[in-house]
Amino acid sequence: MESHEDCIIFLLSKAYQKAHGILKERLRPYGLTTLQQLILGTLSLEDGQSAGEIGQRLVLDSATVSGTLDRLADGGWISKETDPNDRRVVRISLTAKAREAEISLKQTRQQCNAEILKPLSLEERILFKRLLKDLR
Amino acid sequence: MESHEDCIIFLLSKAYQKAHGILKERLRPYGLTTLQQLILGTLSLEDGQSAGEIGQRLVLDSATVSGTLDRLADGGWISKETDPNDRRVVRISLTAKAREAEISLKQTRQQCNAEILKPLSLEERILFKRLLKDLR
DNA sequence: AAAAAATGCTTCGTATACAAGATATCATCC
DNA sequence: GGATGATATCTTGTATACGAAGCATTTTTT
Repeated sequence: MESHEDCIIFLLSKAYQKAHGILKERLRPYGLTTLQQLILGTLSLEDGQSAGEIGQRLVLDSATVSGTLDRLADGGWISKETDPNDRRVVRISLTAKAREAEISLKQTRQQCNAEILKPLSLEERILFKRLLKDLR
Repeated sequence: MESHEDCIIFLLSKAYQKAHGILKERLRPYGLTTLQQLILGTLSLEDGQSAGEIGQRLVLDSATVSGTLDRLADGGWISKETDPNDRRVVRISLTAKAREAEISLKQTRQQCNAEILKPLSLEERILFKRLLKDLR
């Protein structure tokens, strides 16, 4: 006993690693990383968010957001524009390319969720999500 | 509906982020990162493991292990030695410095586990760990 | 014994993640 | 209206994390 198997941080990191790996694999055809896909998903719900709003919603550091937005812009998924009312703010919009992939990406997300949760029963899934949220 | 809150990968990453942050903070006085501490913990159970064995036990890529062992050696926590029977293998041993911190580090680990799981009841904790393992 | 395959580790490239600091812009106060 | 502080973003440095390529060594094949 007293191994890393008892360590909740270890268990969480490995569970995340596994889930992340599954999505990563399915995103390969798109040339998107999981974080990039997550940001596109948020913009899909509300276009024109600022970099700061995105970071706040997804609980991401500003440095992480900044770099990821750069790569999304390089890939032609988003466009950046400074807000005319507050020139400190950068507003992010989806490009036509991102709009076209929107539905397909959403399906991919849902399929991954289903695959990851497959080992759990329906009740366990609901409980599991609640416990994960309760940690916060 | 249909936000990132429903995404199991998102929930896992944020739960991990939180747990990781708590341990990271408590390890600051030691100058150790969470992964470095995890490796020291494994070596504490069995000294002289090879780099490959450590990676296998902790489910880590060989590249990740390699870099982390370098930093642990730089910090004077471990020593590396090539196995005389198989010169491809690098065997890792704890230094006196690591031995001295052993008990204190173990306590830190346990305190963090307790703090992270504080929001959950006793039954929930056991169930939560089981569900995390079941995902694998 | 020579060739081929497998193994253990390192190196390189890219993408998170966060701390800390720099920069530009806005708001407020006197 | 200019100084001060707050805000939004970006930059830099370090540490995971993994794929892929490379190197040395060992094992297997022929």
